[in-house]
Amino acid sequence: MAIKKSKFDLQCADCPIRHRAVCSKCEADELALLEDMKFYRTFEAGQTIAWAGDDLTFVGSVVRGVATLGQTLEDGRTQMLGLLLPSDFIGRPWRKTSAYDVCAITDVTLCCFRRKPFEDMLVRPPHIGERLLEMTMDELDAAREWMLILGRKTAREKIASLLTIIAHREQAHDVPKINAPVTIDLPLTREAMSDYLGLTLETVSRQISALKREGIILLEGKRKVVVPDMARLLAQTGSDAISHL
Amino acid sequence: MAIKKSKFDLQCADCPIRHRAVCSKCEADELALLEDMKFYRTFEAGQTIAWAGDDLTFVGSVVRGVATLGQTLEDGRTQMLGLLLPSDFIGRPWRKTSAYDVCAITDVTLCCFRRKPFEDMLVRPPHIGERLLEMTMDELDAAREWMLILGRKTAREKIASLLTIIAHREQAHDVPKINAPVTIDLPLTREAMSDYLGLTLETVSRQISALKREGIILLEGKRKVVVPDMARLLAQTGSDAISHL
DNA sequence: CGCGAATTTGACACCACTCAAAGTATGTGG
DNA sequence: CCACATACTTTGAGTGGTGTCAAATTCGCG
Repeated sequence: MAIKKSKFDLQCADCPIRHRAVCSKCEADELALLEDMKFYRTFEAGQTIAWAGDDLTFVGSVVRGVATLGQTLEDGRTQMLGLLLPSDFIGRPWRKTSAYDVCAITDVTLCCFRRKPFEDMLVRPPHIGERLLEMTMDELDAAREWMLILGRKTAREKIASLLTIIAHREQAHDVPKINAPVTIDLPLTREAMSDYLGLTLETVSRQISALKREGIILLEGKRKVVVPDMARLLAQTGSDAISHL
Repeated sequence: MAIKKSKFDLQCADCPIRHRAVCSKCEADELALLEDMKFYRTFEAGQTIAWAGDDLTFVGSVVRGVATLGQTLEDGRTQMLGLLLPSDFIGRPWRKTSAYDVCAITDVTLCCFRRKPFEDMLVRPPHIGERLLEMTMDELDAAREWMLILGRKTAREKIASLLTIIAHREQAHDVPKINAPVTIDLPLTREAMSDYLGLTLETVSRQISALKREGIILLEGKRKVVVPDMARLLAQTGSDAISHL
């Protein structure tokens, strides 16, 4: 029995999203744990729930209302990356900050869980599920980064972003020297790149030629790219930084 | 001790992706279970591992090589939706068919798990993790559907796709009559729609006006859309069907 | 060396963007 | 209740970026 109740308090059993939200498969014992760690928060239409990069001290479910997940390029172009309807989940376990702008577009009520106890519920064996969850969330972040590229970037920015992403994936375990020349081994044909970026292969070819003409990249054969100055390439991506660096 | 070994057999302890793949957090007992249900398969460069809609009798990890995840529109336009590198996971628990085209772009070795025993490892309590995994995978599917829209569809197709998606989300629990008139309550402004679809708000407005002129939709106020014949709207989406119907 | 595939380059068209202005709701204060 | 302000939407005119179609060139490999 709760000692104090705010006007938004609600027993899980009476919750309108009980059968669809993250708690929908929980049995009585788990539900009791959640009941203890939960609290409600409300936001007015138009309010920002979190900016990208902000600390997000909770995770939780949308109980009522609609919110959006979005990201903004340095010059102000924005792309919506998700629509959060009742029962959808907000936040990511084990990550302290929000990767996205979260905005309430109608009045919104959230059922929030304090991060730490919620995470503790996830780390019990079998660990395979825990790891699969983590990997799926990484995939989701990658897909959303990709959405921003597909929706809002120019052909040149798309090419620069792709080169940057591949460069950093290859160099993941090397010393991260941003001022040293970098060699990128392209595993993709021009056509595969065009498929990746939502362009035609001719446009891909033209943009690569243009970057070469301007000395931002050098080609060694068709499948190797040398970047003499990674900062100059980064300046062509349209983003201040690539998120998963 | 395994009774028979193929040339691809490998002890988990010696596996090159042991520390990054889905099994990376497993302890000895879980690893022993996986060892029992796993088998290796190889694919040559260029081979298709699965077409969208095919039965996929396993889930598993990429051990070696690079594969792509993609989808194709009815007229042949394609969009890549994911790049699968060593340690990445293929397939989705509890789903029998592949939602995407999976292609090997280099020679690929997969460590496959039989679906059923793998799923059984995921369904133990706490169920909150299980449900969160399921929801995250739904989000990932939605993000990838969105990627196809952003990367390869025209403005008109984007609008038609958005209306279709919202219509079916709203009617999720109603009778799925495809021939009856449908009313869609748009929760989004023109600007929000443009953010969603990677368009400008002017283009959104023009396309909606065009669809109205042609009688494919009717407007009731600015925020309500009536679709007299859903089949005609579907014909404008560029897809044979919207996947999550 | 010679073939086929991949890539580059060119010319042109068109879709979607930009800038601008007019029209339409919605709500506020007099 | 009306006048006005504000936000949203629609429409127009003109431009530019990217797609389309076509041809030339280079690369990779037997």
